[in-house]
Amino acid sequence: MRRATALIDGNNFYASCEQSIDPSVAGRPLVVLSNNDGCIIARSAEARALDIAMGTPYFKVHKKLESLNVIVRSSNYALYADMSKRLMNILRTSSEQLEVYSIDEAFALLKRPSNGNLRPWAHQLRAQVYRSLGIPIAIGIGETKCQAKLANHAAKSVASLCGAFDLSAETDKDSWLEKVAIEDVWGIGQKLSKWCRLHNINTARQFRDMPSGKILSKYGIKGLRIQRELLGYECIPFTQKPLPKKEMCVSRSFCRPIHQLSELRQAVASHVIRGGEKLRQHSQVASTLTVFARTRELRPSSCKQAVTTQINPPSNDTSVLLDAALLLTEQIFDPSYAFIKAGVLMQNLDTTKFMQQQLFSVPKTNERLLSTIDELNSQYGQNTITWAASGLEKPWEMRRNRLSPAATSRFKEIPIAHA
DNA sequence: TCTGGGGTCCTAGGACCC
DNA sequence: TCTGGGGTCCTAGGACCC
Repeated sequence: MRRATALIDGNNFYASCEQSIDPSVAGRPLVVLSNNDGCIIARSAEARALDIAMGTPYFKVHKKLESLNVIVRSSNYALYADMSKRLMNILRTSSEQLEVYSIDEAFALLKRPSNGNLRPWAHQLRAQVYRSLGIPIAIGIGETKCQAKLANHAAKSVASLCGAFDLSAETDKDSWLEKVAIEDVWGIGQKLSKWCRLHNINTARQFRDMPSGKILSKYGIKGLRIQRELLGYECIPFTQKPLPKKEMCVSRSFCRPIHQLSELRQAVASHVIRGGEKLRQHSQVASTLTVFARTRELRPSSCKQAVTTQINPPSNDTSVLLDAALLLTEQIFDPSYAFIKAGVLMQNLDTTKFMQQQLFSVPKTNERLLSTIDELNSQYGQNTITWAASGLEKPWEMRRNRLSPAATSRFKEIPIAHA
């Protein structure tokens, strides 16, 4: 039995989520902004048609959007994460194995039916997801992940394919690869695609057929893998269970520059609290903690932009992490500068299962307290219960002026339908 | 007069992804 | 006035070891 790899993703995922929970904006041009309402990170199909570019700073196009009657939303990660969970659950039941690759996409391992035709499966799955979540998806099928990515690209950009495309079933693969610009090949970014263009390599097919030695010397093993994958040899393995993380980071820009230590402490504390939560979710502990902060003005190199400390024994206990982080915050603060962003970085992560036990010290971690806090927050929404160090008002917190309700994950915010 | 070869580990920085 | 946030992998170079 031949196997196939599919790449399935949500079309304009964030924008589609917003349209799915609010019928009044369905079918209308809509954009979603990044954190702090900074720039455009998702556009509905209708907004794309209006030629609104991805990544544009909001303040630059805000007038234009208004005049074009475009709906604008702040990013609502509580909503997107919940929709993602639902999407992945459906995909899991429709594939042999599933690798969740990002919030809106997953690779699926499939058995090819005896007649080789996976199209009915793909169209049935698209219909099912749309019926359940109101979100359109695209499905690309190939022999390797790279091929599945390319097929997915075609499924989205060629209207007659209706959102699903099986590259392996094509007799003339070359003509499809020829249509894919080098910039659109998975793993080839700005730098490499520029180099390729300079060497007259303009399409996926040309990249696949170029001398591998040239790729190896320019881009190393990573480039070679892409080429082999395009040829149909699996080089990027399918991994069902994500490897444990090596580091985690929580950082945010402020809605306005900060001048006071008390505010910087609150911000760092908020990030540490979220960081601890993430560590516990993944059953990991950190042994290195870094606090970093960016100032509006450039600081001389003698000023520290980041300070690091060791957590010994490694921990995911918020109280332990907070103690360490707040000390570091004092070291990084300087009243003569305005701070515009702060964050915490947790590194040298370890799985709690393999944690070294301390011989002489009694562990301070109060696991029951922490898991109760986590449970309450997961059930009633983030920060239902938290540490006072993060502050109550948080006047520095990022802008989210156009936030939609947490319609699928908070009882209070469930949409109400009027008859 | 002359100064090896091979290895590991760590870190910083680059490139890429979503 | 105003331009996001969170990751991974790879490579090169330095420090160190025998």
